[in-house]
Amino acid sequence: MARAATTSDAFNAVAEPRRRHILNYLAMRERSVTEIVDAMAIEQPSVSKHLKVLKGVGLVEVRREGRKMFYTVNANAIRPLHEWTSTFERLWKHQLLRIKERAEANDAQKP
Amino acid sequence: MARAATTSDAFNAVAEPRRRHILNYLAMRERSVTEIVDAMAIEQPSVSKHLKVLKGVGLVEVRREGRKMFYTVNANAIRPLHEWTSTFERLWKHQLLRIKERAEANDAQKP
DNA sequence: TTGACATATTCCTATATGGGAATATATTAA
DNA sequence: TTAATATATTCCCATATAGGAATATGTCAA
Repeated sequence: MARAATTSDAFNAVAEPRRRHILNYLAMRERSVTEIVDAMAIEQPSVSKHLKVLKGVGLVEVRREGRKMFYTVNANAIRPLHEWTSTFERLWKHQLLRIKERAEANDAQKP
Repeated sequence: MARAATTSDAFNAVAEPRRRHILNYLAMRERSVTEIVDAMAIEQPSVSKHLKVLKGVGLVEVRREGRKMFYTVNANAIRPLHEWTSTFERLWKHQLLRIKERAEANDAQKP
């Protein structure tokens, strides 16, 4: 079996850094394809392809206005990723605490 | 150009659902490869390959004990994903608020 | 040393990219 | 209608899978 399709879910879709950049850019506000192309250093066909992937997993939504297409982030589609990573928050906080404790123990030893 | 390697960063590594399952399982505590194989419904060679990818991006660490290898999550490597998704938190909260407001406005109209 | 156990690696293959180039489609303006 | 603008799609190709099967490596026990 090959790797899962980029359109299979949000996890696969945001694995591509350019798609994350596009989402970051759209986080400010709605943007047309041309604006995205100008902001990133990517060719227009590539941008359209990335937008298609993002749309496929519901990470963006589109609105037409004349010949322009305006894309917006659908933040809700990012929540599953946020929630999955949150399950490890307790762990890294605990790990940081242990590192801090070790550092303080060292400081106490050699004044 | 092809898709970025699964070992290029944590984003690509966790795009694969079985690797997320492994990380979830390791979140409880350290586990040997055999324990992981028994817990998931995956063949041992596949598990070893997934662990290699996870190790490649620093998402897990290994410790040998006799012929067993014990893997642990390195939660810190998940933080970049958490932080990236957090930049959209404001957006989905805002979107939820608007949905709620609309619902309340509807309720007020038809008693 | 030999065998058993635990884990990793290699080889194979179908599949899905992402970029570049060229082209198609849609919409507005003249 | 025709030209121009805005966006999407298609074709081509090098590359990287993920799983299955077989095998290799490493470690302990007898």
